[in-house]
Amino acid sequence: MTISEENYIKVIYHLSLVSPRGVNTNAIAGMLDTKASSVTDMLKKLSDKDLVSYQKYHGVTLTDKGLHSAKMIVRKHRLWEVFLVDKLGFSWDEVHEIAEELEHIKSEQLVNKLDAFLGFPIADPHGDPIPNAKGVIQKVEKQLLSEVEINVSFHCIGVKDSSTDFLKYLDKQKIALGSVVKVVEKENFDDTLIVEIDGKRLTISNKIANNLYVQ
Amino acid sequence: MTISEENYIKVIYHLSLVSPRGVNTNAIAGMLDTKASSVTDMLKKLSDKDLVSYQKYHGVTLTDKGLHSAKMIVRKHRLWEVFLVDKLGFSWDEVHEIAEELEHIKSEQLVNKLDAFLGFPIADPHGDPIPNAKGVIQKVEKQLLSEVEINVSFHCIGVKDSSTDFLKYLDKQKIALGSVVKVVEKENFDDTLIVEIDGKRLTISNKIANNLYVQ
DNA sequence: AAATAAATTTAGTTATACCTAAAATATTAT
DNA sequence: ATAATATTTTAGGTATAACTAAATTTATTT
Repeated sequence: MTISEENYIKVIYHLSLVSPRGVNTNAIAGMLDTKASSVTDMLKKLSDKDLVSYQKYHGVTLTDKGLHSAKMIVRKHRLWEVFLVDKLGFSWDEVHEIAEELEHIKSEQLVNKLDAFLGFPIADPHGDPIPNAKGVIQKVEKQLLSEVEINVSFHCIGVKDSSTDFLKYLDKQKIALGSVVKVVEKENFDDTLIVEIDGKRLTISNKIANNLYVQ
Repeated sequence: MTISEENYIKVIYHLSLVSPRGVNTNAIAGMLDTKASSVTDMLKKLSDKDLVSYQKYHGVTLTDKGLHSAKMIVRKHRLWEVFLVDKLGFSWDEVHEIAEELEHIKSEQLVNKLDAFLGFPIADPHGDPIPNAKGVIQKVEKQLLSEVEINVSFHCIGVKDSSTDFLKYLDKQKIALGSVVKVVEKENFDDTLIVEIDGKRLTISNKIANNLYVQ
């Protein structure tokens, strides 16, 4: 697989999680910042390689082979993110772009040795699960902070939207994976929350609470 | 720079060390397993980008800009090799191919953080020097085992030819970087050596001794 | 059910990095 | 010095992965 093919497979995988009945050409084009016609070209190629099943005008789904490839790419991406944060000291808003390159390094031996070196982590720095060598993904029990009961303590385990702005906001507020969070008060008018994070009181908007996963 | 351009720059750099007056088109083609005509195409492109100075029919040399780029690629290659051996437990004959891919990962921050994580090594697992962030290469004092005085102890610090066969031979004989070597006897007829390596006696051919650097 | 709009595909073009075959230049041998 | 040989470049062509513009198919209105 070329890097380009891998990027398509990865995007189709992520979009499949939202629309499992078939992924649109335009949706793929949007994610890859390319044109619909380019996507059509590539879908034919991926179909010829039996990585996707493609019906003209009706979108694509991954084949078993394609699904496995996708999981291996996601596995690599997330393991490298763990490496960058845990071993090299990057912050979690800096690692995505670099992992986008590292995920295309081919050696299977490398991935598995990296996995062992990192202690077989089950989630990346954003809290997203890491498929194991066979492609099995451990489900992580999680709730959005906006939905949890009041006055109960939770651990921060991930983010929903991992945009740079949001991650930088979390950094600024010293909210990290593992932080202990408790909702102290909920404002019914605009759903603003008053929370205690690692002991400190903080007022956060509903939009923020709706992007933070806790356990 | 594309990956292909980087590979050309790297090869021109290595060939420059042997023929500093100008590198031949055919020599480059040989190293990259491509055709002379393809090399000519690329030399024009690299010349347009001011990475090489190229005169038709008379080969190329790197410009200052090209030389710096080359050193940064070599730096990345060798740092990743150290990572693969020291941190992930690869043996020194397995790492070259993987480092060929890793050397093209772009982030400068990544390289420098990796360098720090590895403790600013000055040589890779084959004993080749690692350029620092500014491109400065520390000269390593070294002699070939075939040329050293008899009954004096040395440390094995590198190899000249790093072909897989040779590295595997060294592995088999338990010769590694850091091994203590002493030439006990020299056969004048065929230059076969009887050596002591980490205390054990071993007979090695002149060809082997001619590929091992000691200090 | 036809008309309009949106999404998708086809057809034809471009740039990269490679190729072969032929032409041009440089080197070596006589 | 010229002929023979080796090296390098030019010219023209291929596959990949993108593009634009036009045509086709599907979905939505009226």
